[in-house]
Amino acid sequence: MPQLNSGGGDDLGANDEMLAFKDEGEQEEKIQANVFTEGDLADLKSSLVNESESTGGGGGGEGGGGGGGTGSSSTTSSQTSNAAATVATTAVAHSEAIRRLQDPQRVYQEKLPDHMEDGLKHQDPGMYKGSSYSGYPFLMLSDAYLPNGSMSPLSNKVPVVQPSHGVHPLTPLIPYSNEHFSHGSHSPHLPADINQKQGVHRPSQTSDISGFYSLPPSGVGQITPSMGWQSQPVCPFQSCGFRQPYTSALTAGASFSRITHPLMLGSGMHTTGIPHPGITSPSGKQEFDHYDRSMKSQPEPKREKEAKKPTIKKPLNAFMLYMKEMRGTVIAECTLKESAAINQILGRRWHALSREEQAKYYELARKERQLHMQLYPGWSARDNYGKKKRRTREKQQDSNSDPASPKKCRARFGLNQQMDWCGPCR
DNA sequence: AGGCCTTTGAAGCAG
DNA sequence: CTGCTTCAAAGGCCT
Repeated sequence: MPQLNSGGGDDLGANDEMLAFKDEGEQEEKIQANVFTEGDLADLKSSLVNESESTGGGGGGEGGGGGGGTGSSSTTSSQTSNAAATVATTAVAHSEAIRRLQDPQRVYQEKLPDHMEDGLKHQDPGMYKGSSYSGYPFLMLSDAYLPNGSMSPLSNKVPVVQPSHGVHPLTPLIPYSNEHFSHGSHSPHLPADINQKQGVHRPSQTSDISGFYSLPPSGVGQITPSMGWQSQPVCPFQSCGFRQPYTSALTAGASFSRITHPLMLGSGMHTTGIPHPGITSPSGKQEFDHYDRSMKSQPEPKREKEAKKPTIKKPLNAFMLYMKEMRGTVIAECTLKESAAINQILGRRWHALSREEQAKYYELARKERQLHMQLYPGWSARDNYGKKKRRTREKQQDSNSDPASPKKCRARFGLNQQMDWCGPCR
């Protein structure tokens, strides 16, 4: 993948990742060869997946990289086929983003009045909505996207993977933005069933906007969950119904080019006043509820606020970004809700992705890490060690000793509680 | 209420 | 350097 050839100027740790990706890709080829031949995977769910993928892809049809009739990787093809249309439909938004991008100062000037007036005035709603990562400054990405989709020579030398299937190249926007649409009820332009019609069903993710998109009572806190950005037309394509036009990140990046360490702002607030998605309460729960209360002018006692030190979460890796984006699609296609089962499907799809498709997520993940490093220079993954109570190793071994327990079987295949065993596990 | 399950990848740590 | 462990997201399930 030519655009991944970051060896040149990227000094922010691309090399090791590229190696990893290369290895991954090599493995992937092998996996792709047999991913669809695994008899164990020819269970009910996988057949369901294959079915849904082959029919729901919106013109897909290449059948999963040589997977033949049983291929389940039409995700790639559908995504790819969606790309052109997505580009077309988001062209307006892109041009707007670019325009703003070229004049960040004006954007900044425009923005505040926009919010203060009302939320419906957002011709560029993605500016905030998009992302929980609005908190991210997007420092080096702003000029990465040109009208022709090519890289700007000034774009920090980071090879940006093109959004070939309508995915925002800087995923923060996507994975964190999709949840916005779960608040369909808030959006006058987004009928509650639109997601389902488009094959994207996001049940009960309403609370999730919280963490990643929670907006502060200050700064741009004027943006309420019902504000205009949620009225942004949803991408009409099945696999990206929740995606946002590039505008959000780009403009955000263009507008907020200064970083203040969020910790200096108290409780995870970025300079923009937007809490970083990775910042959560000590409880581990992302604090949308908390924030929501604040939005309702019911501030918590200061003591309590002070007592809650923000937890900076790890940046998402490539697969996590992919999961966040595709979860809704899988849920819709497979009518599954259990994350364990969904994640298994997503894991398989991940391996079925082409190198190019995966490369996009690796690239996005790399950017995430870069931003995370810039935002939290002193942060270490070790900081969060022990904050989650995880099963003991001993326990894990026990479970491994019984890989086909009914419980695991149910989780794996999303079976009902009544079904103790499924075929492949029997 | 909170841990488990399940996935992949990144990071930290011990040897 | 290698291998192991933990965490990141998600939401139903389970204790």
